[in-house]
Amino acid sequence: MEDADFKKTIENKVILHIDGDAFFVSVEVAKNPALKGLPVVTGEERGIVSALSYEAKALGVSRGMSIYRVKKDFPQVTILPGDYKAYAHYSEMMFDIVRRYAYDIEEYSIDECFADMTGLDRTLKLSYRQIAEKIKKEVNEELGLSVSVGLAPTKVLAKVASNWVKPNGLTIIERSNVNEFLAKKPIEKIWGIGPKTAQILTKRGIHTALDFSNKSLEWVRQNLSAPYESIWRELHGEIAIGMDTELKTTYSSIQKTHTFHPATGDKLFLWSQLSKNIEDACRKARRYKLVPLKIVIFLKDQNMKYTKASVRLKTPSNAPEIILEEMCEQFDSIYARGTKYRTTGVTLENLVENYVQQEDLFNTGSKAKKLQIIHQQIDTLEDKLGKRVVYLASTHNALKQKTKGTSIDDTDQNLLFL
DNA sequence: TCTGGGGTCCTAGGACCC
DNA sequence: TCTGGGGTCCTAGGACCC
Repeated sequence: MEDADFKKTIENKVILHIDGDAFFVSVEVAKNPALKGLPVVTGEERGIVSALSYEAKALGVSRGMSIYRVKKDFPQVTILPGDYKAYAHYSEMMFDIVRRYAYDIEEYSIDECFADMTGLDRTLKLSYRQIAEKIKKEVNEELGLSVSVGLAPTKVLAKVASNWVKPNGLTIIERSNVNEFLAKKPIEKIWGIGPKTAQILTKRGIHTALDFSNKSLEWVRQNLSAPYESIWRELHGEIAIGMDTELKTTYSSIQKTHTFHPATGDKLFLWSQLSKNIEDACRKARRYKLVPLKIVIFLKDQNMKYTKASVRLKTPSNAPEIILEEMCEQFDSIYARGTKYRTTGVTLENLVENYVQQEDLFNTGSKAKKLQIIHQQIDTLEDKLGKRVVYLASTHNALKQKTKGTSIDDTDQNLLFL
């Protein structure tokens, strides 16, 4: 084995991973303790279950199930709309509790974070287990949330640990007993191994994480791509996936999509859905002061088949009017008469920081500038009112659909014709 | 659980250049 | 004009995550 040099690079780190149990629903229970112990789901506004309490799960409700079906088959379930502001707030409070103990924290998603705990046992004069217990207890008592915690030498192993006992678990994986855990862990449950790779590995006789870990590094390099080498190393206790402690203040892409039932071939309808996607994506781009250099639009048909088209902008812009104009032709090129589509979407790519266009005083530039000023004003107005007030005329159809059955006079007044 | 919405990263292959 | 070797940049698409 030429693994000697790799062993040398092993650092004795202790990584904590904390994972909220049924996070969205737990926050709802924290907000309204009367819901405790009841079957509860969120996702009413989307029409599908996004999160569910353990009680709802026990009844047979599952993620992604339609709200309609929940109402019909499980009338005892409480159905709530998502309250993302509250989730983000509780999330921050949870991370702040971890920050009382650790400096290096990666806010991985709204309900999960990693923390580098190395050396804190000495500083705090407590065992790692005691520190983890304290964090858990504080989240529990102060926020009313239950969390599962894992401690291990690497991020991948910490994920295995936090998942080992759920809900409300605390699991520690030490170098000496890593393999006992891996032997009982199906390979497809490892962070970073998705269905495709799991299938490939299973065909090669690899069923557990230990089977994978027992392969040589050579074998992994020859048969899989780079990210899997990192996973392999992490399973061996070597840090290969660093902590990303930067707080998220920017994006490298922004996507907005919408799926509707039933699928439709109505071109005008599809264009207005796309128009709304583009407006919403641009709004987000403006909020983060970003401008895309490239735009991708796509349609998904009944059979989940994607068709897409992209354009590189001559003048980078986050004004929907400009993008709409550019994408009009592209839409024509991907739309096939007779095909029924279920999803429209747009991705703003190659985002760069909004720079002031000083040199460009030609037509396109100055029009872009005017639009930018108009949008700034609308954005400010909407921030104040806390809702969407103005939409482009091309988006009108998409909105009309939503207000069907009620008066649409209201939306008619807020159209912006350009 | 046949599929909602929002992201990131990696790789193969073509275009272009010397 | 042809052949060969080598490098860079960009794009499309795949795979994965919550």
